[in-house]
Amino acid sequence: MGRVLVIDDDAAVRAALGQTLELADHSVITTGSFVEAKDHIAHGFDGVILTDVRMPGRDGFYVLDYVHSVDVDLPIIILTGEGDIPMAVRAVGRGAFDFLEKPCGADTLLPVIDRALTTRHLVLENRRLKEQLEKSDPAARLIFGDSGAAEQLRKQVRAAAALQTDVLVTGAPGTGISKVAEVIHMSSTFSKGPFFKRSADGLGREELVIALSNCIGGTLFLDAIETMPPDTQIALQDHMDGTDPMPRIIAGSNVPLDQLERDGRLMVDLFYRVSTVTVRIPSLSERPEDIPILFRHYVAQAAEQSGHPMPDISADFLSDLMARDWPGNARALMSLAMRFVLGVDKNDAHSALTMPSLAEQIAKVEKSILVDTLRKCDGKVSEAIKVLQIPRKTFYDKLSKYGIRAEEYR
Amino acid sequence: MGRVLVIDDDAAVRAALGQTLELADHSVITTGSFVEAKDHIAHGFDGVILTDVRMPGRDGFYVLDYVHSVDVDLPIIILTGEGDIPMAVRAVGRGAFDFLEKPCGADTLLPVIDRALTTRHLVLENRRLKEQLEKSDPAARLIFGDSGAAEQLRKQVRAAAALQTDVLVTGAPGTGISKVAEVIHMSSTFSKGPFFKRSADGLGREELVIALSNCIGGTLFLDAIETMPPDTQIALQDHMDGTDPMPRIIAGSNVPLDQLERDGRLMVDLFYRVSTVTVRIPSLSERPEDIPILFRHYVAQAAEQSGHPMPDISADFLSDLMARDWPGNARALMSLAMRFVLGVDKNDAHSALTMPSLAEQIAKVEKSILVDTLRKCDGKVSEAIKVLQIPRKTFYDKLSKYGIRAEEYR
DNA sequence: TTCAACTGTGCGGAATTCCGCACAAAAATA
DNA sequence: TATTTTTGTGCGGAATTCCGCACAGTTGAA
Repeated sequence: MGRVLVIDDDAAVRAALGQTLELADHSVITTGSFVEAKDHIAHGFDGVILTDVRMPGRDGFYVLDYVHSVDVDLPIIILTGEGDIPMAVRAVGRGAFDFLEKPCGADTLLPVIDRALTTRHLVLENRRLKEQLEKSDPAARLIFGDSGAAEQLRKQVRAAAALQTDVLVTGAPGTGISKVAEVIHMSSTFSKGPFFKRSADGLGREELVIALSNCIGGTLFLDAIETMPPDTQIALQDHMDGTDPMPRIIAGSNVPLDQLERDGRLMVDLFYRVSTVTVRIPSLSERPEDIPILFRHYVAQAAEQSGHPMPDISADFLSDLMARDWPGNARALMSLAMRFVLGVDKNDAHSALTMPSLAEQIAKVEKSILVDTLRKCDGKVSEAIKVLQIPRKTFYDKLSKYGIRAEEYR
Repeated sequence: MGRVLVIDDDAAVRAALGQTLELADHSVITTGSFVEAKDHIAHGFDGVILTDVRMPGRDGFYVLDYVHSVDVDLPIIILTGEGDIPMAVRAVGRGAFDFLEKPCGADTLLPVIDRALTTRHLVLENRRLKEQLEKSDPAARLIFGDSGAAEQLRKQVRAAAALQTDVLVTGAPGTGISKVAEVIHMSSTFSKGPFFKRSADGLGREELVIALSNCIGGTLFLDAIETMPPDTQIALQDHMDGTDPMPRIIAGSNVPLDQLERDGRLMVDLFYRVSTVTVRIPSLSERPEDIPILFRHYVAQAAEQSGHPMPDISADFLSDLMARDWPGNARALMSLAMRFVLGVDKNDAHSALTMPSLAEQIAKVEKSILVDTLRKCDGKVSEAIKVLQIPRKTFYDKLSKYGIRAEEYR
């Protein structure tokens, strides 16, 4: 029914408690000390802990503190001596779920255990549900990184998505402003409409109007918003003030928020309009611990794109990446990942004399394949041509070309 | 911090409890009787109930039973007389969250209230999370495929869900009629009620009546509707014509709509009744491009179910799946996915299907050689053709064949 | 600025490969 | 022993690849 970890140095007490709990269909683990119990205690432990408070060595309070360092929500029921109310109060104040006085019968023990188990199951279910929700969550799927900064970014993105307001996304060059804008779009109710991306630089009034009308019900992302021509800025404000249907506006800028306000290129009114909600993308320098995750992701991507096998990435290499400076942020990491996969190593240059020709290389490979296939098919041509998906005549033509005789493989 | 509804006929006790709770920053509602308290008690009540057990009129047990009829998870703490342990035990056995003995001070009252509130918050949060998960469009989450046919199906499902009418779902065997019916249910206002699934084959009148009464406010799904015995069909029509509350009826059939009408097994009147709205599930043959998505999904599912690691699925293999015939539709794909994960029947799955043809292998090698050479030559074609010992035109022909552009390597 | 080298490609003929067909022989199976 | 299946190959038309040529444009060096 539920799992209970019992910690008590008194063997008789352990036995009695164990029996009572097992008779109530609980799964019981009894241990004589913290040392013995420690290995059972993990984050997400699917049960509760019942521990004596007075024990030699590590007492109940130690257990309490330790357990909550592992999993802050894990319920711990403290066993105290009869009438030791001050001790019980201290324990509960310290985070114990409840307390019981020794000796205690089933009548008082079981309800407490049940309440604790119920709470535990609710906590674990709560965690699973949250995880499941996040999995169906574009921010979780598309914004990589385990750092606090990455998690903070995901939270900002979810908050921005949940609102109906316009959004300003800022970040250093290469941090992926455009991509974050798209994730906000995907996570929002606007995702039913289109996502339209335009650079604000040089954008004319008419182009703006066209863009706005093209994504009613969706999102218009305007990159480098501070480079938008002044008359287009005015036009945009007019549309925002107007009663015509409007898409959601997401503005992007490499200029930090505080500088953007003082910059002068972006009109103050428009600035306040689009920065109702802001999302700031951290630079890689703020979250170096995300570099390995990002790099692995880009390498996998590059390998898939180029048809290369996924190369191994040594821990030393990743450490060096973490230690390096990345002014180009994620984009620079992406470029490096591509070069890494393609095996850029200029010292490997070949002269024409040593390198076999293309035809020679191809012939060699083809011959190998034919021979391998014959071998695997025990010289049975009917089988071999099925495997290679090639007509019998063509197959024999090729064997002839390389001087291969199928009967030699029977 | 949390809401507490206090029920006690003794004004002095109410005042004392109220004060203690308010000093602990709880939001307190004090009432002198069940009658007074009743209007505060609703499903989803954001708090807990603290009630005396001995009260004139409706006692604590009545409150307990009533409250749990409204919201089974609402924690109730029972106040008993000093030393009235048997009463307390009865109360907890009856579903009370905990009990307290009168008089009780803050030291004992507050921890119990805190535990109860914590539990309550977890329950309510879990409910919200579940609702949120379910609200994120069941049709999108549960009907897989990117093809136009899949999108069309989702649209039909959403439309069917939005209406209050009965629905007929048709599709070839293995297309997942039952599942689509459930998605319609989940997406509709009927989702607050139960979803009940019955095969119409051999369904008696009495069984029908029981099924109907079991899901008032919900959905009754009747599979293979054309196999329903005639007298049961008549009974169903009677119920549909009647004034008794009815669930939504979703009928399922493997017989295409036009044939179903002419089939003769389904009475014409009933046919028209259930086919107010129809949803037709396309066969896999109509949407081969969804096969890879579906297969990957089933493989992931099978891997999770069987505790196996997620195996790689080659593009070639998926292409072959797309090219194949699937009389068994999604169910057949599901079966193959399981066998694929378990490594069963690898001969079927791997010899002819997964093995690339000779031409494919050769092409892949040739492409790699071209790309490697370009890279090593920094995109300098003159150099590359020297290395490969091949005429420029031939080289460009091959680049064209593989969609390679030399300038990308400079 | 001028010139040389390099790049990229359409055209079209030559060369090569693909591959079905038909036939005969060998091997395997009933 | 009879029959079926598999093997091996020449013929010849179709399909594809090879590749020189000529031309225009780009890039780099002087």
